This record gives sequence, C-alpha cells and structure tokens, in this order.
Amino acid sequence: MARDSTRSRVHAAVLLLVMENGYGQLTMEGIASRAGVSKQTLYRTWPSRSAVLFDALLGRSGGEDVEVPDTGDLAADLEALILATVEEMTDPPMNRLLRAVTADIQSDDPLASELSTRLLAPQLDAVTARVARAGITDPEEAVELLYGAVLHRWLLRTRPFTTAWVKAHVARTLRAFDRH
Amino acid sequence: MARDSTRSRVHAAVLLLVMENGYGQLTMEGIASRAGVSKQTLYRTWPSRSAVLFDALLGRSGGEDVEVPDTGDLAADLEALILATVEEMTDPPMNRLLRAVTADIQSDDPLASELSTRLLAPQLDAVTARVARAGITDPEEAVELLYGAVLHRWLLRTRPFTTAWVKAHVARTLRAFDRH
DNA sequence: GCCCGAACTGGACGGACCGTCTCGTTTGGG
DNA sequence: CCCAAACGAGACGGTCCGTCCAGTTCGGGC
Repeated sequence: MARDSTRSRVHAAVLLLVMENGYGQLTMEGIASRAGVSKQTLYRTWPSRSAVLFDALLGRSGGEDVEVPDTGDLAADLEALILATVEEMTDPPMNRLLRAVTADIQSDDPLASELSTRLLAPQLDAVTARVARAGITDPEEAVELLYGAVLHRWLLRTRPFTTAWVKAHVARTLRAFDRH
Repeated sequence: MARDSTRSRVHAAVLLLVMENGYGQLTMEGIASRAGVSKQTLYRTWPSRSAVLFDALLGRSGGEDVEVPDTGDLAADLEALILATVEEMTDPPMNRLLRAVTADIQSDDPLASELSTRLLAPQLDAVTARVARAGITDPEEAVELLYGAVLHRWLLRTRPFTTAWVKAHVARTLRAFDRH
C-alpha cells in the first residue's frame, strides 16, 4: 500500500516525536508535518496514532533476534540482562517512549495484545528458555517475578535502580525456586 | 474555593465517567455536563482532567484507613490480601479506572509522585509493616516482589489470575526471604 | 431578613486537532 | 513512454480545548 520511503519516514518521525515530547503531545498532523507527508497518506495506511507508533516499534525491532547471555552462570547472566534492561528503561528518550507505549496499551486492547505477542512474548520467552535450561522449575513464574519487581519499581517510581539492588534481587528471586 | 456540593458532584461524575468509558473518552466538557456544572467552575478549581480524577480518587479513599489482616499466619494473610487486590483489579469498572490512572501517570510526573505518596505508599507501607512484624528481612523488597508479579500480569496481560496462582506466588515469594 | 462578596451558570470565543474529501501532481514498473 | 497507484496540498465540519464575559445564586455576618 504505502511506499517504503513513506513508511520509513513516518516511522522515524513518530519515534522522534514520542521520544521528544511523549505520547500525549503526539498528533497525526504533527507526524504528517514532521515526516513531510500529507495527512491523507497517513490515514491511508494507519487508522490512528497508536497504529503508527506500534508499526514503528515493530519495524524498529523486527529484524534483530532476541539475545540472552548464557555463560553457564545463571545469576550472572540474569544480572547482566536485568542491568541492561534497567539501563534502557531509564535512558530518558527511551523512557519517554516506553511510558508512551505503556499509557497507550491501557486503553487499547487489540493494540495491547498484539504488542504483547509480537514484542514482549519473544523477549520473555527467550529469558524463560534460558532459565529453564538452568534447571529452574516453573521458569515462567521465575521470569515474572524477575521482571515484575523491575516493572513495579519503574512504573510506580518507588525507588531508584542500583547495581546492588539488581544483584540482590536476582539472588533473592532464584532462591524462591527449586532446581531439578 | 469550590463549594462542597460542587466538589462532590464533580467527584461523582468523573468517577462514573471513567468507569463507564475509560480515560480516553474523558473530557472536561463531559465532566461539566455530567456533574451539572459549568466549565468555568471546573477550571476554577482544577487545571486538567488529571487533576479532577486524582482529586476524586483522593476524596474517595481519603477517609478509610488501610487495613491488612493479621491472624498470625503470614502466608494466609498475604494470600487473602493479594486475592482481594486481584479481585478489585479485575472488576471491570475498577479495572478501567485503574488503567486510566496508570495511563495518566505515565506522562505527568508531579501527578505520579503525589499519587504515589498519598495513595500507594500508605497501602504498601501497611503491608510492609505486616511482613516486617512476621520477622521477614528486607520487608520492602518482599512487598515489591509480591506486588511486582501481580502488576506484571495485570499490566502486560500475560496470564489470567487464579486462586492457585496467588497461593503458589505467595509461597514462592516468602521462600526468597530469611526470617530472623 | 437583608446585604455583599464569593461562587456559580450559560454562552461565546479563537484555536488545535480530528477524520474525510477533492483535485491535481509525482512516481516507477511494464 | 504510459498509466495506475501513491502522494501532496488544502479545505471541510466537527469536537474539545482553555479563556472570557455578563448576569445569577448562594450563604455567612450584621
């Protein structure tokens, strides 16, 4: 439907705009003008700003495969993973982008489920596989506990992230699970 | 500034509207008309729909004290607590209300911190105190783990809540912590 | 009970963005 | 080179924004 050049210009524009001003300020007219594209072209391909943002996100991370470290030391690997995650989440532009998406999926069920299955699930599944490989029982629950606390701290802004906390958190979480 | 009758009519209206249609459909003009109040009156007291919603939330739960069961059996008490939380979170109108607030605090830092300190912190502190009373080390972290997984499951809509899961989750979380 | 200021109503205002439409122009594969 | 698909420019009525004004009601103090 849309030309590749149009699509990529729109993707770049929407990501820039969200990282600059957040999701609240994002408008279709703003995207169109920033991408140098007419509103008509925008609406021809995407029904809403949610759709544009989501499509841009998919296009951005569609190519790269999910990579989870596996050195044999589960705790160290998880620490590295969580540290990388935390660093990405707290980087200001990415923070704005993530919060935009978080806000967005609260009032858009189809968007939430597609984002969940196509972006989140692959990432979580890869971590789950790594945890399962180490012999942890209930690996899904372990991953949920692992990321749950991170999400809690990030979303509710209760306490800041530190390396010491990440290490203690990983150690504690692993203590909750048996190995067969 | 505002008369009590005005304030309470606005509070009732905004809560009803959010529970009916979600936050995305909430407008100042809608609140004004539903509350039988002029826009001028609305803007005289509250600067934005966020402020109205937040004020309504505070007014709704300002009176009641936070209550955490304490039968002596920590696991049972936490199960009851989490089950009650989960039930509230999944009740459709309350679900819409919570998601509205969640979406809202993503793009409004002052609102987020005020909500956190005045609504969230008291609740979490009460649970933390209950956990600490049972001799758990790092009670704050225990509570974070406990609610983190719930938040993860609710926010990312990965898996549904069941009584069995809540029980297993509480048991697992407690296993991660020492008692002195 | 009346008075006066504070609080409120109702409506109008320009402005931003919405989503749709028309019409003329560009693009690129056969 | 040709033609259909894709695009740009811009106008449209509509909703909600936030502010302003002029007239009305409320309620505590003398």
